[in-house]
Amino acid sequence: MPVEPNYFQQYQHADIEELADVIGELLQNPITVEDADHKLIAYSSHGESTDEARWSTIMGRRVPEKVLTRLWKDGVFQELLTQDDPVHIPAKDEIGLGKRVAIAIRRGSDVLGYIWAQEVNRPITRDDDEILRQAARVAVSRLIQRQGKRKAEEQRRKEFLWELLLGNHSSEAAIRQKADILQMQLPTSYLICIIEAAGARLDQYLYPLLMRDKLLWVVDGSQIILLIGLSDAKKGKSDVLIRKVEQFLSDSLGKLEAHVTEGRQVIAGYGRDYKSYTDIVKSYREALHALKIKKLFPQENEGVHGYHELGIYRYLLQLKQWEEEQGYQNERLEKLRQYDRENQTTLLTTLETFLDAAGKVNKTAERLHIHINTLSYRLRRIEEIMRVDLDNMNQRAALYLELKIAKLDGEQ
Amino acid sequence: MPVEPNYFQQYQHADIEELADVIGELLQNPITVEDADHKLIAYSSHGESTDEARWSTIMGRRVPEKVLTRLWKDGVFQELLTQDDPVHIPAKDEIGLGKRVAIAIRRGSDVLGYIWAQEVNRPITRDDDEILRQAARVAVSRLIQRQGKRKAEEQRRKEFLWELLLGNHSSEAAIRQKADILQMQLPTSYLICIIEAAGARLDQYLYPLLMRDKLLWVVDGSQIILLIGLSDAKKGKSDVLIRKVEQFLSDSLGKLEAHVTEGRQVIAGYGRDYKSYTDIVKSYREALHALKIKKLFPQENEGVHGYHELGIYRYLLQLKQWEEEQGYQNERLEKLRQYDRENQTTLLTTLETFLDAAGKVNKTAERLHIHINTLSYRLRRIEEIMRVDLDNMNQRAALYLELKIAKLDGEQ
DNA sequence: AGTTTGTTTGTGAATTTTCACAAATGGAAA
DNA sequence: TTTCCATTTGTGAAAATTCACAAACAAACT
Repeated sequence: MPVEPNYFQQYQHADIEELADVIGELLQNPITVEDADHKLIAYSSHGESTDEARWSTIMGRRVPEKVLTRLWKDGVFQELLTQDDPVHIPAKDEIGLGKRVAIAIRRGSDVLGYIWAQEVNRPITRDDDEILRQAARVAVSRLIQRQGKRKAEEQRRKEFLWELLLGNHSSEAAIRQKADILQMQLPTSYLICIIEAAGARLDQYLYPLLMRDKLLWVVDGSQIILLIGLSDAKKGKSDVLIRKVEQFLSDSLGKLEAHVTEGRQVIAGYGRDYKSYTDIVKSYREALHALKIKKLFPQENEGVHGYHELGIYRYLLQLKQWEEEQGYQNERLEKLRQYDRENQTTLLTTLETFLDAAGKVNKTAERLHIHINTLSYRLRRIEEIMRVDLDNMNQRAALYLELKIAKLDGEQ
Repeated sequence: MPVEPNYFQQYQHADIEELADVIGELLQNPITVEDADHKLIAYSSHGESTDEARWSTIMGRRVPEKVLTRLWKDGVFQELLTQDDPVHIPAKDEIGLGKRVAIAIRRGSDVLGYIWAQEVNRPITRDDDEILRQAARVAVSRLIQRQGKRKAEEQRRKEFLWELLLGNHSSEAAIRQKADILQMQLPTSYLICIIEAAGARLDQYLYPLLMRDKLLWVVDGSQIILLIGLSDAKKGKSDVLIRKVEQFLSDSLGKLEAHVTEGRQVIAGYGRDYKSYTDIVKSYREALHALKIKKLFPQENEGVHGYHELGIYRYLLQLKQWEEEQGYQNERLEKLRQYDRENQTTLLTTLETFLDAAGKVNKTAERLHIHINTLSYRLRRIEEIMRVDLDNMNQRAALYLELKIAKLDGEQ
């Protein structure tokens, strides 16, 4: 095994800009160094020829969003995050990205940043990999300091998010000021999303996704609380944001369910979207409410995450509490339950299925595996026993509510 | 004009029993004197021959219920109450009532009682009317004393009812004790019913009915509050009581609507039935709630009086208040309203009609006077604009609630 | 054992719903 | 003016619903 030369012997203490130049000279190609958040740290100065992606990165002091999105989608970052060796990336003309090689700068399992070498003057071969490996090692100490700052900053941001979630700030102006101080650009439209998975290291599994979408988040016990927003206030605002959240959830839930212990459930809920940052408390409470409801009515709200989709379930807890305060007890339902007990029938289930099926006899009979005439007989019976008129929307809706409220007591 | 003799000259100070005997002798027929509540006061003692009605009255110290009901139904009391002359009543064999003549004992417009002369030994002719007229006049002073007592007693009973309505008594035992003192027999199962008619003398118009059903009642502004009960605890308790109330309401509302100024509304509501008298507050509040809802949603609750029939309307006020506390505003409905405004359409009305018709397209199209395909097109449009699925019961019920809640704001 | 009662399933016909497709209408934009 | 678009109405066929009526069945009662 040939002993590789130590390319950076004399640059152990060089500053990061100088390092970029040295790598650039060794590879005879333009170099870019970024931190974990894809912010530009340094770049080689022989800027003869380059591609649009690098140019944009330098001008914007950060890798353009569309490039990042594409690279996440193509799995490039996933590779970079999981292996120590350089990754060779083919050109992606649609996003102005020329052929290049990249390597993660890492300490232990933490990724501190990346070195990018554009392949423009000469091809970069497997022989050059060692140069990049060594460069990444040398860069570590340079980034650790940054990393320290970044961590502290992130910590402050998370504390800020908590303050917002708990409604500590009452003035919109104060919030914007503090965000400025923390160098955060708050989205113009946002909402709060919560994912809960008992016994899973949520932040760990979701890290790639969180990074990809630049989300602000905090972990609270078995929940991870996310602030998801849109910066450009488009016309169809609400819809776009909600599509983004649903996309994010479908990505994350898929990922999490693979990791979580069998039987353990992963659930997610999100609040409504707001523009004012004093309303963040609302969105958070709504997300919590959605989560609560999803635990109480898992089947009924399968595939539903948004508070705005809860329908009547949004009211249930409130109504139940009210009924209890009033000492109200539902005689009609009790009558039916009693009939079921005394006659070994299942009229209550029949009624619930019928209501759930929005009054479609066909669907109901199918779900209950009974003849349609049996169903019609049972429904007539139910109307007699409870003295209700199932053709009357008021009564039907009221029954539906009462039934679901009753389920809250576990009376079933 | 011949001067009529003064038949009772020498009996001006006779006691009421003696008076009955004197009238009996003058008419040569059995006489009964009752107070306004049809309780027996006196009867002539020559009890040779009589009919079942009189016999039962004497034995029970009160006119039997079935006789009273029949006489009210036949309009006999209505006649007695409105005229000074004796009323000649044909025999009503089904209730054991022989032919007789009656006259009201009145002071001014107040009816203090009645004198009944059964027509058994000899016919009573128009010539005898003057005897009865004079007898009634003489009886007045005898009854006034009674009347005074009765009024005071009634006053105390009304105060007691108010105490019950306001929940001043917390112990069931205390209530029963007080009822005993006031010589009231509380029904075992009861409810509170309220009738409201602005600008009508409720107690006056309803007096016959109130008397007929021996109800306990108080007047509060334009409302009359009634305690309606059943003494014998039957099996189908609730149903029987409710039928009784509905019967009473159909009687009274019919009567009132004839009297009330055109355009003025007469509305009625009643609470649920209870057994414990500490729950009277509940039934009263429920009746008030029903009344309130009927004012807010007159069409929707046409023909509905009972709190138990309110369906979702029972929840609306509470939910509205909650929504306001939460600062929730319904975007979906607003979207549809906006669409209607911008395009001169009536999708909101279409939606409401559809929901009110419990999703029956046929009925909906008919009510809206549109082609069924027009309806189906509009519904598709509504689903697109609001992003709802009208086949989903949760969403349908939620929409229904939201729609009715929105109507509370008069946004329409 | 026979009878009653409540429940389930079957048959058949009238009616309603659903869906796809086409034509007519009327207002707004080009 | 034409063209486009949303809306309304029409036609027709398949599917679903409603209703009346009857047969089969099991459990409870006499």
